[in-house]
Amino acid sequence: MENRYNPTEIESKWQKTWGETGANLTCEDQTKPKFYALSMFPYPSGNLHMGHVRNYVITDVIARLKRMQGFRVLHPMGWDAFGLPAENAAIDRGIPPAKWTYENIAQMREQLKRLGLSIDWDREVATCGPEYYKWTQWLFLQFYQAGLAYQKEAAVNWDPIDQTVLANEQVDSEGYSWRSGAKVERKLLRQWFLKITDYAEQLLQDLDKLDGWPERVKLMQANWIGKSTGAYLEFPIIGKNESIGVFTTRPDTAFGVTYVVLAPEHPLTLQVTTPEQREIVERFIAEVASESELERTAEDKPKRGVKTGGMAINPFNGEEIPILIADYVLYEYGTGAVMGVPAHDVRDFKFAKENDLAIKVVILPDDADNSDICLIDAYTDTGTMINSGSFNGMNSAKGKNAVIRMAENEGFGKARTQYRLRDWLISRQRYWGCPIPVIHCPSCGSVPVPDADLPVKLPDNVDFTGRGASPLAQLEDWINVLCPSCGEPAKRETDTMDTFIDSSWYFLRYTDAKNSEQCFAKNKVNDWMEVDQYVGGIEHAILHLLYSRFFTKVLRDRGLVSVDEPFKKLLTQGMVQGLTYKNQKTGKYVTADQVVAKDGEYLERETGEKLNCFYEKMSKSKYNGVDPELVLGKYGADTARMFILFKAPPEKDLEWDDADVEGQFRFLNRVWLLINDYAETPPTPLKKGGSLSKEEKDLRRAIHTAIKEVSEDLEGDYQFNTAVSELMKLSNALKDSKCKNSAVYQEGIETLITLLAPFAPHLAEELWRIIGNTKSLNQVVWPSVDQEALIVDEITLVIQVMGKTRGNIQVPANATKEELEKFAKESEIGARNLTGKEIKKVIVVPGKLVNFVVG
RNA sequence: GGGGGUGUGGCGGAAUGGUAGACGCUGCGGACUUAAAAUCCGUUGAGCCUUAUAAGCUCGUGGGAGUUCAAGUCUCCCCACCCCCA
Repeated sequence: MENRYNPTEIESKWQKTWGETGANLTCEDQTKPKFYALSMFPYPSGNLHMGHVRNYVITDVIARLKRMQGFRVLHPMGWDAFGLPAENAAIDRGIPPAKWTYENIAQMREQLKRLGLSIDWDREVATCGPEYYKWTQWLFLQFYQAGLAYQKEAAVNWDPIDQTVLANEQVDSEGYSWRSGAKVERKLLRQWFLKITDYAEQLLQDLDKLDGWPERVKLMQANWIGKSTGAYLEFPIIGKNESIGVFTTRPDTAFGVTYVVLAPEHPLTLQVTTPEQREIVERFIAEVASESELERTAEDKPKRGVKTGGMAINPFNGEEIPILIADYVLYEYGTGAVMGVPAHDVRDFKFAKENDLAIKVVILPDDADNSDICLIDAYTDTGTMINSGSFNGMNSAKGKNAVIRMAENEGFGKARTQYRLRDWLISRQRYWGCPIPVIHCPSCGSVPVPDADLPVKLPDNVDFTGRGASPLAQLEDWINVLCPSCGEPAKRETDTMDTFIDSSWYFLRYTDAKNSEQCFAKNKVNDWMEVDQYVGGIEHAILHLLYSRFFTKVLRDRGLVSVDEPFKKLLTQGMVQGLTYKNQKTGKYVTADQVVAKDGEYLERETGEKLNCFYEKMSKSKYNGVDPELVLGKYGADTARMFILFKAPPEKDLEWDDADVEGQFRFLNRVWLLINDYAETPPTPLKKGGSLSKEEKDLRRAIHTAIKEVSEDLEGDYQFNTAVSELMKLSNALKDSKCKNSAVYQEGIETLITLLAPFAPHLAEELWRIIGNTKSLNQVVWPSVDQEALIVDEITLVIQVMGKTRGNIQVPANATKEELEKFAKESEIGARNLTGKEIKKVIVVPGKLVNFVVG
């Protein structure tokens, strides 16, 4: 055959045509229902990887399907373009961050276009563009005006050699700077926060509304918010007119408190420390200051603490208890102090044993008659309260509220709900981010930049050394401005915003991406929102998705949008994994060309050492990546799309396998040949009306079964893998068909092309034209199922004896229960298995089976 | 430690409580070819029975119990791996 399937040619042809005809632009026909299909936008690293491809192909299939189903679809794309790598490129190679970023964007945009994604590029946004970050700044000021943005001292990672602040990812797991190698210190700086804690309860409650989200993502968010109910209790300090406040979820154990622990940074620490203990306490504080939060709270580490010498009173029983400090208590968390109940808390028990503290049992297990058991290990369940004054004998579950009531009456405590969620630290001491639009004036304090002066643009005359303060802090002519309020000399804020801010509202901007007067017009944002289907990686399950929900709620309260939640349905796609080889002895990763297969084992070519062979997330350092460019060049976008969709269900990890890619290419080739054969030898004039032959009926049933199955697989759960297998079945049925001259065959060919369109759009469009159509397949409507066609005359009846399948027979589909039983009993299979046996019971499942229960 | 998830042929994966393994990959056999590639056809869970075919039988969804006429699917216990939070 001359005309071979040539994906390169076909794909570039249709991509060009679709671009010219505006096929991918957003339809604004208000008579159609809307559908907003969104992929998480990428960081423009410069190279598309397979994870991106999987993400965008999934969203594209959905967008294309919805268009065919008569929706007007918004399917945009953009760039999460601020961030550290651009700044690193500037430091390492002297390329300005903006240049580096925009070049990467240009390259990745071309790569994306080659995938045949039906993206409306007219709505492209880049968060690093002034026309975008102007509105990021404006939105920040909305938060500021609402009292949701404030400044506070907070710890940063400080590199003492380079004299610079480091991001968490610039500190290795041992706590050393990636660049200078110095041990990173914690240093307090005045920084900006967003008050997400004000929305903690709503963010938690509204998870219930998100029916279209995976349960585990909702669970992760709920855990992250971490609501706990309990009590706030105060322990008076002996000799001082002050108390130590703690939060506890176990007020029922209050009589068992034998000590309290302060965070070393707690302001009360030095106040309660006695002169004898001062030296040891100060040394401990200094030690703890150099530890990261992770190191301090690690479970496997012994809990270190020192006595301050100060004493407090347990207000419940009047006992005097020591005050300690310990590294595992964090000042930023809760009240910065905890009460110790070693008898009934695992961590307190360990801590008390290690630090020689008293253990007092106040809860007795229901099945124990003495309290000895509790001294071997902490007893954390409920039980009967003992040693608890008037509460003795009460069940500890009931005791919780009783103890809180007592504390309230006596004035040393109250019921409290606490959240694990902390306010969002958004300050970054970096250049390549959105400048915080605030001016610090000696007399007026922090003054917002007036709307008319936005955006506060990033200056471009900047030196990048990687040393010293943020590049912005070194630009005198940029920093020094006049106060917008009093007109006196003042200084700009030099911190930029966390890039998670940029990505917390981009989905709103897409609805009105070119608006230079507003961040988005109300009618447009409310027309398109909420996002009907959001697709992205599970790694964003907590932060990005939580921040976006927070933004949406704040903007709703400011009257800017009308929705409560941004994303109606969420699909979290699995990782793309590559075949990985690792030397068993050295643990080093090995490139594929260094691998020799021998006797079912894999050996390293040079050393002959054994290799482990397995699948792992694609990454440069593991030499297991597959470059999308190469795959597109060899097989084309349609094959890559089909493979990715077929290989695994979307939410599961996908193992890249070249043989399977090859298999998909073969399938598309078979479809190509099948339809070209059809086009070359058109069917003879078709008879209209009349009844269909058995072959025609069978084929028609196969066609409409395919429509039904593919439609159902794409509805709701998005089972692309089984949808593709249905396409294969239909293709196989057409190939094996005995009635290629029939109108039914023509229906089958057209249906196959139509169903293929969302998956392999270029090939489908080409085939659509080859069979004689002049209009684009984009304008064709998704086929609907003819229920008539699904009706069968005969069914396969399974015959079981005692639940074991003995065979099957063909019977008329409309047979009654009694007839089915009779057919089964009298069949050869029935006769063979039932002779000489007493039939005790017969179960008939119409359309399915007959099961004989015999004695 | 707490919470969640997963476990099915050589592999990826299918299966409203009703024929387990759809669809594909790999492997094997064959056709075409001087030969190969490509393509096409057949076959591919394990085992037993049978000279062989047809047919038939047993076992089989991590392990063990249970509910049911019938369990990959429902219940309980256990094991392994993965993820999140500590």
